[in-house]
Amino acid sequence: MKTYSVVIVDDHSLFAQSLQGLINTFKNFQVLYHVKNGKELVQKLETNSNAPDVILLDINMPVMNGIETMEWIKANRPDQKVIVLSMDDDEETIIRMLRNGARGYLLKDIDPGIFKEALTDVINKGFFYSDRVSRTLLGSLNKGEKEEIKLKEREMEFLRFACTEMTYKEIAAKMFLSPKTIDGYRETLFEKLQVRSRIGLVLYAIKNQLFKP
Amino acid sequence: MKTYSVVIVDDHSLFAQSLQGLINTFKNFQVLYHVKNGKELVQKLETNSNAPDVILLDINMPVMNGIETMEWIKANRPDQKVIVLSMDDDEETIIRMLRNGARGYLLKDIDPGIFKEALTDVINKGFFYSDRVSRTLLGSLNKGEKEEIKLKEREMEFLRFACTEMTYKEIAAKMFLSPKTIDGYRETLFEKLQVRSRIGLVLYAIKNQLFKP
DNA sequence: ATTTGATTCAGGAAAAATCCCCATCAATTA
DNA sequence: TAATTGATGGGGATTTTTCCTGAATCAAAT
Repeated sequence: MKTYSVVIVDDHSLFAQSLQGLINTFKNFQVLYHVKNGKELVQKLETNSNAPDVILLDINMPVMNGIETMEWIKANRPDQKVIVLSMDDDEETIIRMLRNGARGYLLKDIDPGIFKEALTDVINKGFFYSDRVSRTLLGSLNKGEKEEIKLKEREMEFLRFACTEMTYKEIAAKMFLSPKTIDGYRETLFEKLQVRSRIGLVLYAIKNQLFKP
Repeated sequence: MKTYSVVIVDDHSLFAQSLQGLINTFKNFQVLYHVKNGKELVQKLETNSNAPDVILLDINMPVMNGIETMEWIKANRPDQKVIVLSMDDDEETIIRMLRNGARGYLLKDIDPGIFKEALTDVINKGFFYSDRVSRTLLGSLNKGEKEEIKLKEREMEFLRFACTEMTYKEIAAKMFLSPKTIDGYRETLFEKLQVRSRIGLVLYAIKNQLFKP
């Protein structure tokens, strides 16, 4: 029986190391190495010639997070099998990762038995969809494709300031702009993000990790 | 050499199970069981007569979180050795847990070697303070005791509504109160929480887990 | 050379949020 | 009984936010 190689990408080394131990108890799986973020993974993949059979990818990481990493993989190693291992099941993120080629999406509160099943399925069948992910997928089919929201650099900057107690006038001063320009950015973001108040901006920014409180 | 018993309280079963495996590789430690939240822990502690040597306690959990659990332990099992295992190092929380009798506070990104050291230290010396926690402690000494902020039930309710895109008028309708009363709650919370805008309320609520976006 | 897009800003007005001072009523406490 | 506290709400003013319409500038693209 062939032994499959696994790579873990997670900044929580205690978790990564523990998980490595767990995986190594699975007869036909073996952890090659684990890295703390996407950047380290890319370096490893670029220098090592032999690709792992599966990559376990966390989403919340410093330096280069799971989303960016998945985009890199899609562009540079499109056939690489990846299972996303995340804390939360934000629908947007699930869809995005799967669209970028992830073969499975697991929550960290998953049962270890299911976890092993997911590993095996991804190797043998090429994918594993948990009940929760399947439901999310079904749900999102009805809503149809949501075209991706792209924020410009300056808008992002404003958005981050909007997540503070500064008034718009103060933000304008900080950004060396007229209050009227700030008002323009606000209006644009309200439209793009489909919100109707500054509170909505803050909630969006936090939900999408554009700002950490 | 005596073998010490460990109990894990964490809702992420994959992590808990993995960690259990790691701990069981430590010669003189053995995981008794793991539970998914504080409520389950309390039940276990109340039915089992033999207390574990150390409890590893997560903070973010459904049903009964780490903070509530720590309060219960302080009240009912004051000598129980507890190590907090958390994702984030919010200063308030660290202080609060330590004041409630936690013997150590570890971040989940800790090195597994340090983790073992922490376990051993708590058993032998009664405590383990990582560099980061020590720094936090030192920092908070200067600031002196911060008297705890107590929010009333109705204020909490308002606070949660304030974390939505509803206007105050809409919130008033939802809570069957006059807009003026809402204005009063707002004023009170601004004072209590030391903020100067509704954005500040939202940030406070999220930082202190009173509201999950 | 014209169009397009991105960035910047204005005027004016309505709605919402913020601030300060005060009132009533019931329950609790000194 | 008197004082206090908690929950409720009002008047009135100022500041901030939100909304709508329009427009100048500059660089890049067609």
